[in-house]
Amino acid sequence: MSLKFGLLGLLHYGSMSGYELDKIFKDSLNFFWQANRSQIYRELNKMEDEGWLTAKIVFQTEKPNKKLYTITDEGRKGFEKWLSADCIDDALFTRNILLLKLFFSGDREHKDNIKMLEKFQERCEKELLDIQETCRNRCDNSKDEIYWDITADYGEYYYNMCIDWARDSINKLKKSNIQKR
Amino acid sequence: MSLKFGLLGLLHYGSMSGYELDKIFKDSLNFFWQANRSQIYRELNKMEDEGWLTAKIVFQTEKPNKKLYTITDEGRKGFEKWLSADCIDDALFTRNILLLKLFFSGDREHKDNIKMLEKFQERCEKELLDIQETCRNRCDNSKDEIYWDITADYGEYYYNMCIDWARDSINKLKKSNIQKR
DNA sequence: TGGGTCATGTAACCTGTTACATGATTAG
DNA sequence: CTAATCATGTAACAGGTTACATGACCCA
Repeated sequence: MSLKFGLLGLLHYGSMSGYELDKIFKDSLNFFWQANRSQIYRELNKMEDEGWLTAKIVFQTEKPNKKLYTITDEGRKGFEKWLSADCIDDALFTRNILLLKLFFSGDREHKDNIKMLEKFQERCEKELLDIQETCRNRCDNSKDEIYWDITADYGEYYYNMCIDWARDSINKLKKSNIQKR
Repeated sequence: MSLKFGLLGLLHYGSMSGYELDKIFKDSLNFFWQANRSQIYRELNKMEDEGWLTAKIVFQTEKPNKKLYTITDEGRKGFEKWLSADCIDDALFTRNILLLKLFFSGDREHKDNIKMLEKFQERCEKELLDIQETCRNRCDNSKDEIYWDITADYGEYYYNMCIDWARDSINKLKKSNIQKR
């Protein structure tokens, strides 16, 4: 349901084709929402049917023709309704495959699980740098900026938390190894 | 793909019906993995077809009959293979509807967005208490305990992080309100 | 005596992922 | 010259959600 609104939000900035939407989506929203092209095209078709978007075919010579989508008034209305709707319950549901595995890892050797956690920690450190370097450059001084900032903050808080947790968990496991001797 | 292994993991502890699995799932894994009954039944049927589970119908008088599932050697093998497979890439993908909304909230009034964040913060505080009270009681002194503990830790770290982030974001927004005058 | 919950499940639908198709252009 | 990438999309399948079905028992 939310992909739809992610697309509408981007089309708010200007008319785009599915392909262009896909790229911008990956550049700006990918940290907290992922979508692939097929899904984007399907949603666009659906929204066109519903009258939330209008499409205009743009003929191109060097590239395949493209369908340029524009948001309608109805689309804008729907988008704003979504924005102001309550979403706290949905916001709390997340799936975390690493935790799922760890929960069932009692029969595996501590050292293998420690390795997994170390790998996770390293990866989070890398992602943290990534956010700090790339997301912080999208300064445009508009009313949007403070909100983009807040979402980037979340990324930093999140990865820092993951790094702390991984480090502390590794230590817990190592300590319990020593006690077993 | 992972629900399958969540179910196998639980069936590791003993044979169960779909209904029982659903309840245990909700009690133990729900924080980091959600599934609903229909999906559970479908996965169970599929795994039976694949030979990862065997089923035995148990006749009951006061309740509807149930299908009791037991994990096979093949199921165990598949489960262990999954456990040791790398999952770091998957672990980093999460969808967060609150961030998606905030990203597009520049046109809304600050005070409405602040309200949303306050609501989120309160909810996280409640969830945090919940984890501290319920998850910490599942002490069984087995080799599994330390891993259950680590997953509960994650919950605490996570909600604490969310609370910090919400508080700081609210302050950021309030400060920028003052500057606008 | 009517609505909730226990206990079991199925069917239909919506969302997300993977694989494929096409034709041009660029890099090695 | 071959492989990757750009630029557009479609089709098929797998995973997740919502709604419904059934019959007992319990509570007010």
